[in-house]
Amino acid sequence: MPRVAQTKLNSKTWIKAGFRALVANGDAALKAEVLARTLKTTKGSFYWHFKDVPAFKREMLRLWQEDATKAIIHLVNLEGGTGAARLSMLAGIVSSLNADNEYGGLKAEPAIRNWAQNDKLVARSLRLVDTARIKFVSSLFQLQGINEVTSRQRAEIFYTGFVGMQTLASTQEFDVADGLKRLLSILLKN
Amino acid sequence: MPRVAQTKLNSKTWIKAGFRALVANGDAALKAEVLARTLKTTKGSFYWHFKDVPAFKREMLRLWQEDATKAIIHLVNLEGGTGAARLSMLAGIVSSLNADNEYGGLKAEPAIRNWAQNDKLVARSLRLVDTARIKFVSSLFQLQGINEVTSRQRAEIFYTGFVGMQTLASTQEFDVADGLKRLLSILLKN
DNA sequence: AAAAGTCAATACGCAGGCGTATGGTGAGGC
DNA sequence: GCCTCACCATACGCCTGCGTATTGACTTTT
Repeated sequence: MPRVAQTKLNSKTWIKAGFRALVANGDAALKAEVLARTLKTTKGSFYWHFKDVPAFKREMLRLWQEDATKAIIHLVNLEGGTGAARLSMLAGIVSSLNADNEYGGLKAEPAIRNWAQNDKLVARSLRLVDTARIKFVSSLFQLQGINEVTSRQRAEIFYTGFVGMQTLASTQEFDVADGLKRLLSILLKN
Repeated sequence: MPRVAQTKLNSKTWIKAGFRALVANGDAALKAEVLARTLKTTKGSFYWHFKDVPAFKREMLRLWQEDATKAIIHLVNLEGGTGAARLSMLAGIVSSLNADNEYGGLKAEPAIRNWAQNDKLVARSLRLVDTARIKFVSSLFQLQGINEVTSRQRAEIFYTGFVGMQTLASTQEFDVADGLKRLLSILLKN
């Protein structure tokens, strides 16, 4: 039986608030009392759901990593076509994915990258995600008939371009989708 | 008459310690008492040289921005040649510039980019620096005979690639110079 | 209905950072 | 030889965040 309103919180509520805070104010905003204020409640609830702040952060990270990995798998399953077709699809999709899903979505990535600078665990997760994505992009270039070494190199260029564009877009006007499409067309010109 | 050793500190000493802390531990480490500890002194000195912590940060930022701009001008003056020659020189130089000059040098850039996420003023400075650099790179493409619009687009790709590579290099192995050279050769293939 | 379980509110002690105020020290100027 | 001034040390009160403990309220179990 659904409740009239959200009377009781659960750990997910806190996690989501965590991502919102992370995106808005960086990892320095990941504090029990601050989050409690935004949820119009008190720390009592926080410490019920989580052992302590580090545990809360670990949980956020775990969910994000899972999500970021799942997103890749999903992209693998986008309806087939040549490597080129899939790549351009990817370029188009990627920026519109900025919509915030459960856990921040792509919009959270710059913030996560920031966070990684101050936290080894985050850095580790991010590294795994980046590596997996580059590998995936590389496989698409190979599907296009490009040899393995070259594919890998182009995937790195594509992905670092993506990261850079994403970064610039966070401090100034920048059309990521547009930039990615241009970059891709250059990378596919044989 | 030169002192035997650095008995007294000056504001520059604090600023440099600030950049070291920023690079090592992010902007959260920019605290008077923490810095004092690393300099084996006390807050008394800090508050003598700076009105308060925000003023200290503003000063750091001012110096960085000046330095980052000066670095561009310096690059303009590297011995001439075609646009292509200058660009490849730039690609090579840029990563070796990671040497820490007065105020952190390029090594500080990821940390500054982080910082910008949490501070509007920093974001503003960074935006100016980024814009100026893209403009400069664009001018080099034009020197190569490429039209203005295309030059601008390629400059954006080149620079965002640079930023992305710089970012990835901070959490995993990545050869920025190598990547930039590859990217450049693709961008110059007509 | 009573008991047990789930979640939140309140109050506490602790730590660390901020900024101030006030006093101390050592190196030139006089 | 002392005075001044630039600079640093110490001590204080404040605020914010951490984590705990205790109590209270609402829910489910029995």
